[in-house]
Amino acid sequence: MMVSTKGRYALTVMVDLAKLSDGGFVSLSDIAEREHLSMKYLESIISILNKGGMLQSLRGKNGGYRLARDPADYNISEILLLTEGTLAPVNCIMQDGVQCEKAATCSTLPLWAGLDYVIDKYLSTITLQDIITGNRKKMLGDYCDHCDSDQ
Amino acid sequence: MMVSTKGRYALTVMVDLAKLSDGGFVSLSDIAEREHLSMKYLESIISILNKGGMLQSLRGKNGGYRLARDPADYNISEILLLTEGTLAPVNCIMQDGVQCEKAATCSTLPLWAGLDYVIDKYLSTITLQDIITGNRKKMLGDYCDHCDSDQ
DNA sequence: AATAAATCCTACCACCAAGGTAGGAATATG
DNA sequence: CATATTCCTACCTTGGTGGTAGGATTTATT
Repeated sequence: MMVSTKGRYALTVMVDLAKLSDGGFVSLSDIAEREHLSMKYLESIISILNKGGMLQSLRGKNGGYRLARDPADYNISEILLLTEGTLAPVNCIMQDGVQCEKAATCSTLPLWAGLDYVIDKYLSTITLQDIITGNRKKMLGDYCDHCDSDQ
Repeated sequence: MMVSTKGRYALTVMVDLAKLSDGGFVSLSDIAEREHLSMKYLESIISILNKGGMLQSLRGKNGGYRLARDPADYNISEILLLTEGTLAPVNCIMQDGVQCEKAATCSTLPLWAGLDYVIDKYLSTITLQDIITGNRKKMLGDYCDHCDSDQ
């Protein structure tokens, strides 16, 4: 499993906020209730999103969270990258400039690098807006054999 | 991390055998030594490959393993699927016909399904032969800006 | 027949990330 | 002042990862 509940719930929170983005702040308890998720656990996840600049927050009564930007300006890759730390499918992919010592002669490395590239390319193309509008053709590509024709 | 050492080492073993495929049997200790991996650990991994029909084995002195088919007839997806169990990037992807109960109304599911499809499409296109010939253009795609022109 | 070299089989184990839970401090509203 | 909220720190359980250990079985060589 490449993406844990942390990343998945983070995306769920972002989508929830994007759907209700009328400019007001939404409380965490509202989100947790709507999505049927533990509020305490969401707390630790939304904290990452907030510190990462993905959200704006307001403390105190009637406080809550809202998106910092337009839904179309978030790509899925940055959301998952922030919460998961990495999206690399294997741990032999170079990270922070550090690569495997056998990299120069490893014959399987190009495969993993290619896989990593394919994943990141896909996730950085899809936006939050695509998700809330249900852009199936963009998300499912040629796997989508019964998409609406206008997407 | 989607692919653990189990799957990675399994691929390394398959590539090692493919490179030396002159029809003879190769002992596990030879492979372990060449690849600098624990022989005991490889034992448990190669056992999965063997039982899954990927290899042929010969017991006793001068015994060992060899590929059951031509390197071009193995795609990477089947090798990793056998050893990892699943390649799904999240655990909410339908497996063995069982899907999440919220699937019908989940707005993030198409994203995960699309990601799963993209990953499987990539891995099932690449063959063992591609790896041993170093087919960088096929593995790295448009990320490969300095591939040999004949590939 | 003995020995060595190999696969095969079962059991065990340490570590760490995942997936939370708990409790309280700080802050804002009415 | 009471209430609702974010914010912060600490803790905990469980299962998978990444192995290790020891022996039984099979085959080739001498």
